Amino acid sequence: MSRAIVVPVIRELARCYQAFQRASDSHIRRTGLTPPQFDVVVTLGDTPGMSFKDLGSRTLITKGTLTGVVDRLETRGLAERIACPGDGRSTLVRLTPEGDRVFRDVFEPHLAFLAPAFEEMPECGRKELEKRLKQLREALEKRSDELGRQG
Amino acid sequence: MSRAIVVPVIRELARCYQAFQRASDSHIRRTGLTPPQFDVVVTLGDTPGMSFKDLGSRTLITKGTLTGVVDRLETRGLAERIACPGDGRSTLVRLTPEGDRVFRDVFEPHLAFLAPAFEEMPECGRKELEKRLKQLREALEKRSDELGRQG
DNA sequence: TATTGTTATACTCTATAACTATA
DNA sequence: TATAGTTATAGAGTATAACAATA
Repeated sequence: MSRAIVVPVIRELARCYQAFQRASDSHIRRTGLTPPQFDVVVTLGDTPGMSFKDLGSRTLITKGTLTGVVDRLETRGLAERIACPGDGRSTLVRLTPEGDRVFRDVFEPHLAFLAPAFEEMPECGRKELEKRLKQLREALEKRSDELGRQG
Repeated sequence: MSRAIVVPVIRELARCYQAFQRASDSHIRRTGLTPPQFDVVVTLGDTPGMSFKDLGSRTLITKGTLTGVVDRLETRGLAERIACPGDGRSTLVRLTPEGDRVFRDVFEPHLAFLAPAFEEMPECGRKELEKRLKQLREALEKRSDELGRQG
């Protein structure tokens, strides 16, 4: 009976992630960005930029959608496309100085807002949580691979 | 410096939830349902039905959107609206027998598919993860409340 | 007056597949 | 032939706000 094994953890995982989303949403919206756009800005933050392919695999946004999301960020002057020196097929995306400013203005205060929630847990608890989440993630990724192999 | 406290756990939480989503998605799509529709079906499963208000707060789907999602489930014959006996303003939503069949046909196999990932972790690890996730969620919910109180 | 759900609008995201250009 | 990204299309979700019916 897999139900008793899977459901309690999944429920808490989903509810915890929902709570994180809910606590984050209003902060995110102050930037005028949608959640996918914010996701891209945070993923590009503190990097020299990356290809659409890499950006897509990190954000789980498929390529067709990513074109539109990056278009809108480019329209707002927050991101820019650069030709990839090594491969003419590939395009790099990076934050503009204005995009970097938004990243810094929003991300750190956002973390500071969330911090009290994390400080309620002792450091060893956070380490434990981090370790277990990583363990579960790796196991889940193996399941996805398994599915891919079977069709 | 809140960054060192918040980022590692948030990153693992987000990546773990992404991995869960990715492993779930293809199973979900076999039903022909979108993720929000599946969310509603799972939330209604094994219940006698609930109001739009309750359904919305559990799924984090806002009321205007929920009307449309339930409309589509109703069109497919998976859910139905019932007038609330006690309160004329309220409408209850519940699964039809066909909706219940979809819930049973999809949900249990879905759990069985995910189970091996959870079984890699010892039971005490799952309990620990569950406990820590709940602890973090409750702390995050307090942050949201705090935000609501401040505007 | 406050609450529940619907409607209307405009925008964004999404899946899918055909397409261009490079490799 | 395969890969990276764009374009096109149709459908779905989203925020927001105005609305009707009921409490």
